[in-house]
Amino acid sequence: MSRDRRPPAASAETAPRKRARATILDVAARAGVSKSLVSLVLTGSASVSPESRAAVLQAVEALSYRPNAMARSLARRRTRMFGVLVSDLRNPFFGDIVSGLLARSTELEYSLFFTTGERDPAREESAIDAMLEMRVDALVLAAPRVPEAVLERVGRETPTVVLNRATDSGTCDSVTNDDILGGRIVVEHLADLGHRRIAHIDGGAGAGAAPRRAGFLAAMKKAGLEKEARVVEGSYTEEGGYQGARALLQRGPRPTAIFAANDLAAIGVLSAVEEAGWSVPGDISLVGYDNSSLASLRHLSFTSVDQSAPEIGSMAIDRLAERVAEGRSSARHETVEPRLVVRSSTSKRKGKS
Amino acid sequence: MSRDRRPPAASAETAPRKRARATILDVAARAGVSKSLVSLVLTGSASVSPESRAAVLQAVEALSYRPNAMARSLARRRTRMFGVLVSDLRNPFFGDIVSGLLARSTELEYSLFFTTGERDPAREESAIDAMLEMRVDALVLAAPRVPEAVLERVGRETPTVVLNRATDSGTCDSVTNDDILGGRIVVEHLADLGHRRIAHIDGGAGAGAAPRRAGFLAAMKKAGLEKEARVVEGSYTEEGGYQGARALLQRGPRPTAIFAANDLAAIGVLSAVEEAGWSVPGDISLVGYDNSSLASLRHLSFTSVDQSAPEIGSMAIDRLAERVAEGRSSARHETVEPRLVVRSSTSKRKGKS
DNA sequence: ATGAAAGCGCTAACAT
DNA sequence: ATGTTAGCGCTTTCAT
Repeated sequence: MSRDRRPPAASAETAPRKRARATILDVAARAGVSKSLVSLVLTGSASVSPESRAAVLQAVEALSYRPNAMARSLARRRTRMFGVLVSDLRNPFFGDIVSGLLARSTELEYSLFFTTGERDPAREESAIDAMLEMRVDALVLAAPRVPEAVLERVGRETPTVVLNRATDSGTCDSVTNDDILGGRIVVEHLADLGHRRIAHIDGGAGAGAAPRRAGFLAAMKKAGLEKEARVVEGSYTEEGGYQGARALLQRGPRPTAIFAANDLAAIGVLSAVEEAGWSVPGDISLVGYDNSSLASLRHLSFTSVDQSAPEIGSMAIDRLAERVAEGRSSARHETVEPRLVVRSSTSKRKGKS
Repeated sequence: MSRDRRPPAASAETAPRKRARATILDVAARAGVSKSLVSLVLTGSASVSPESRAAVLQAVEALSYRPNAMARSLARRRTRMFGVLVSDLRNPFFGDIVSGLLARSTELEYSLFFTTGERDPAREESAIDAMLEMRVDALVLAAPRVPEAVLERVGRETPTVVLNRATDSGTCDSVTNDDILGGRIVVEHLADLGHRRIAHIDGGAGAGAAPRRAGFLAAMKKAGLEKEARVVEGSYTEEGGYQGARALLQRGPRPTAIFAANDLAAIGVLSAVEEAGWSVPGDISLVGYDNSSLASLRHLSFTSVDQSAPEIGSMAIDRLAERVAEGRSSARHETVEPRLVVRSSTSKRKGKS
């Protein structure tokens, strides 16, 4: 396939197992200079003669030298790495956050390493510890499940920004979607369409569920629909939405619109509604949250609140870069404005108008 | 919220910016022993007196000492870390692979660090380089998009296993789903249900698309359905499935069953089929691939081929652990058996039977 | 412009 | 059981 130039026998003789890697000393020797000079070339110092530079680069190439990041970081006492803990790799929403993180960190020339505790607090904590031992310059915790006390401790050790989890931490920064506003714009949209009996299937104890619910209720009140509002408990899962909707449709007056905790839950709602013999949006309008890739699938295509995940990611990197550079020590808690993406699951209320 | 015990003024005085971290020397001093003794305690050596051990642990606690992984790895010349490149963080399928990787690596006491190039070959390559500079002990590349030559080079530098990408690399191991078999079991299932005009919307140039298609065709031939087989080009996206199905339904005899390249494509097929006025599985049976969380959504619920992703992940770790421990140098290419998960998108062929 | 030398924080013989 | 002594591979003054 590829023309391989390894001498057939020699290779097995010369480098049977672990051919030792070239170090900066090997490069220096081959280029006939000192190792400091090599270091200068590699870090792009100006005061190096073109000849020396060429010789060094030549040697680097010949030995396929690869700098040892650990040694470098040890000497520099900076890794130029940020560690990122992602609570749930399976949720497409985090993919969007990661995009924002990567885009901004690339611009700032930081590299990112990801870990996950797979939604388990204990494993999340050890993942965080591992990153701290690696001496990452700063930490991003995306919707972490660890206790507040852990956040507090971690924030004291290294610059840390928490994403999509409400925290009044004195040591960590935070960037979250404005869930209260999110709940509000959903109500406004539905009210504009003439809906009055609007129900919310909430996210239970999930991150952001409480403010989302509060925003919903406040907006209903403001619209004079206080008495029409109904909230049932759910969760950020398909099952949660499904069960919530069933509960909703079984007793009490049927709502003409449902606001689900997130997109996954919205899909569950969809099933329950259709199972009950109603149609979306004909009988019931439906709104999700996250505007994940699910919401835009042709076959589903429902209205959803976009959290501006990439923006959350890039803001997070900015906060950390600030802390690293300026050493700011007071915590900053920021919020990003969500916006509604209207699709085909919401329509004007039918019936007596 | 949390009762904060920081002395109001002192903190700003004593530790304004970067309070230097305690090192092993600080611990040694405080415990009144040598640093080697501290090292012995920390690595859990047997030959340490209980008193010394207690004193050291005490000092560690008091100074909230955290070992420096870079220094340790530098000295040990081993990081006990594997690097993982995930091509696409948004595809739920990779979440399943990651679970397998984590479970097995935890057992073997390796830690994992993840990176992604977000489907961009150039960025993937630099992500790989970054991990190599970190001197990870080995590398997992999940469905990488980089050229073969890069795999070959990387495999020469460090133990590497490639996942879900066919490669005859002489330097990297690989673990892939048996796509040929996957294509076959789909045909067998559909043929059992009485289907004859079966179409496949393939994954274009995507990983595994070619063998999947080959398996499909071979099985059709074996079932004597060679002339009934139809293959149209698609891709591993909703759009690919949608366009493929439209093409399929516009010209030629309508198939009674469609095998989509993957789950996302299957969802696209679903839309196209319904748009054309047909129903699934009433008129057309549908099968996807990956058995991702999408396939099991109540509202979709379609038959799909399960790749056993967690098993792929755990096998990958085993291959690497072997290489690291035994220094095996010949490449091993393995395959995992997929299995069909039947849901409600496939049923007996209707009509003249 | 280049080199010598002193670390960075830790481990690992080798002594004792 | 514990301490001494070299490094690991690199950066960074400080000389020259």
